[in-house]
Amino acid sequence: MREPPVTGGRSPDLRDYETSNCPVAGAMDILGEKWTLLVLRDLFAGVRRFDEMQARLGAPRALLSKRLRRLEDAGIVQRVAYREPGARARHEYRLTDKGKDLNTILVALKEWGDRWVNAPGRAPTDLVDRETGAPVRLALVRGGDGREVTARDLRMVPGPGAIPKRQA
Amino acid sequence: MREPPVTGGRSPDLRDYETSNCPVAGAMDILGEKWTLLVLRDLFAGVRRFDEMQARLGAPRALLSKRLRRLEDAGIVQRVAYREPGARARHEYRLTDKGKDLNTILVALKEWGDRWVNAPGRAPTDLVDRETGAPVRLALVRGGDGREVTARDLRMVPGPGAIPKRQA
DNA sequence: CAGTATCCGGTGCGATACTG
DNA sequence: CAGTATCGCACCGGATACTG
Repeated sequence: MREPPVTGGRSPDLRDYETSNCPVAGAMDILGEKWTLLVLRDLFAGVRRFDEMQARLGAPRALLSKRLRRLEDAGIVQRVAYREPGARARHEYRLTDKGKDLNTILVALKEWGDRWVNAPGRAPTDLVDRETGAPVRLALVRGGDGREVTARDLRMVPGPGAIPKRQA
Repeated sequence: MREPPVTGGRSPDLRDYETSNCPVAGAMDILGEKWTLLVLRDLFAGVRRFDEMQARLGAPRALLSKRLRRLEDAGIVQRVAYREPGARARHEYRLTDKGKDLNTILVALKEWGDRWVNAPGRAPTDLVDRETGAPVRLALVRGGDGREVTARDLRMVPGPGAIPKRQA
């Protein structure tokens, strides 16, 4: 039996389910190491070579090497060999589809950082529509009609993979 | 002078700007320590008391204490004292507005984790509209008309706070 | 219940230096 | 240019115990 809810408990209550298969935990398991998300930020910004990345990040080379390998093992990044005419072989790092799909995470972090960390109105980058140049932002939209909803309209409910805790 | 772009360089190139004021780095500076985002996940799920959080996370108590203090110092979480009638005083942790605004980051992590980490179609939680019950997801929308755009339509350009690198 | 304090072995990080 | 090797130190994780 749980304590009486201090604040109006939702029902069904998410706290009655396991956290072992939490997707946030799964994501952070790969992305949560130091430097990793900054590596990805740079990859999204078009940085593809080891040294340039290292110079921008200021991270220890050994660490960067380790992170890139981890991302490669996770299928987020692909090491691609190439050779410019007359130059010696090199290789670069590229985002896979799985890696490109991290875009919204980066955008969410950027937007929050812009709102709460940096000086207001001083964002170092803007997201715009490639065609029109109109600003682009992240929003919660409702399936079906694609209408935008606010965070307050949002509700989390147990999904198909929810695992109830024993002794419910 | 930079190396000739291996892949078609955008222009203006984001790599010509400083990373010192990067909002992603700013956000990760606060959120990037181990356990922190999982603590926030639990707070969003309605967990407010220390011991319950500790039990769900499995994190060392000392660590959890440290993380909560850090979040409190950052203005993301607020320690609130309360007393149930006839019980002794306690206190709980609540998200501030700054904390609630982390919602999209958590949702982005969740969605990516659901797509790439867990078994397909087995998400432990679903996001739905509180009124209609329709599924809700994160999307990139264009300012003005609020139309959804794809990641491919997206472009990052230097913003008002961009700091050019010397020797451009 | 809600922490803080202490210890201790392991891991991760950062700085530097070296190699192909 | 693209890493690997090494080394001290800080921090983490886990256990245990103590305080209010």
